[in-house]
Amino acid sequence: MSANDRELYFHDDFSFYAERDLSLLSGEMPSGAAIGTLQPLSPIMSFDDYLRLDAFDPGELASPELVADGAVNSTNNLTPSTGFGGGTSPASPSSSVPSSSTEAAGEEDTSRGKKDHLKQEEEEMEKDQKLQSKADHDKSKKVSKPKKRGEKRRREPRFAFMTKSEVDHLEDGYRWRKYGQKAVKNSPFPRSYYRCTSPTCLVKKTVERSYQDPAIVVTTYEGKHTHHSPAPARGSTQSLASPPTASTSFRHHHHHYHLMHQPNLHCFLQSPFQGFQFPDCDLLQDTLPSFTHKSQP
DNA sequence: CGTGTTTGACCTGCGC
DNA sequence: GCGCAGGTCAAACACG
Repeated sequence: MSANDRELYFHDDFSFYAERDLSLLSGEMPSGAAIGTLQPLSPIMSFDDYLRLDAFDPGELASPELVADGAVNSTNNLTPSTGFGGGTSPASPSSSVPSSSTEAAGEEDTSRGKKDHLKQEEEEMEKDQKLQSKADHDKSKKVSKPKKRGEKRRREPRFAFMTKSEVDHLEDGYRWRKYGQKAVKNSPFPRSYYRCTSPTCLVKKTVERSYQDPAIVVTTYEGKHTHHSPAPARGSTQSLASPPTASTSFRHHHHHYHLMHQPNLHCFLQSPFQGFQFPDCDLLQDTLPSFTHKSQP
């Protein structure tokens, strides 16, 4: 198995891509693929943690080695009540990956990692400037150059996970607005681009199907939600206390699409979507270990 | 009417 | 510099 597989947390129906190489999904990923900035996913951080600003620190992300080695131990601490990590600090303090996970990704990818690191910084800077310029003069539109010459883009930390589903856009409790769709090279399936509808939230995600297994939906998140509660549905005043139909929707989808082969798949999903309520997840303890480290050596 | 989707054009980054 | 591919914009459209 390749080095990339170390960083893949895989279950038959639900997988996390914890690092930077999604080449498994679409064959040979072009070198310029932005997917290269995917961050490693600590096995004891929840999905929601990754989406929320206050709980997310890219610098605290476990290195791939730690992820691989620590997965077994960390999952032992999981309980259904605390969810998938419960937002606690991930991994061990020895996780000395200062800023970019790509640096810890391994020597064989050094140049690529550095490039991604740069790119990430650049795109974050650009994003900030974009926001400012947009607020200052919205008329600048896309034609304007929000970033100064010589300054490079910075990309938010990203991570992806795979879900076997017949629906492309999976409910995750947040509200998304689709802003684009593109055909992807080496894949017959288009990639859809979504943005969180919360005005202050810059989180984006892309959804695409694996061309190798069309049943698998690959969702890539970028950025952190700046709000705890999902964006309210239109005309409603939903709050954290009464979340939207996230769990309902999920369960709906699962019952209709996912549970065909995996009766307790929703428990796997409940782990990363820790903020949501899945009433019948008593199997979580039993299922989590297999979820967290079915990575190939 | 407000919100979300579709879709073609455009921008950006990167490799050659 | 050019071409390609990914990413984004925004007008038009659909829908409740």
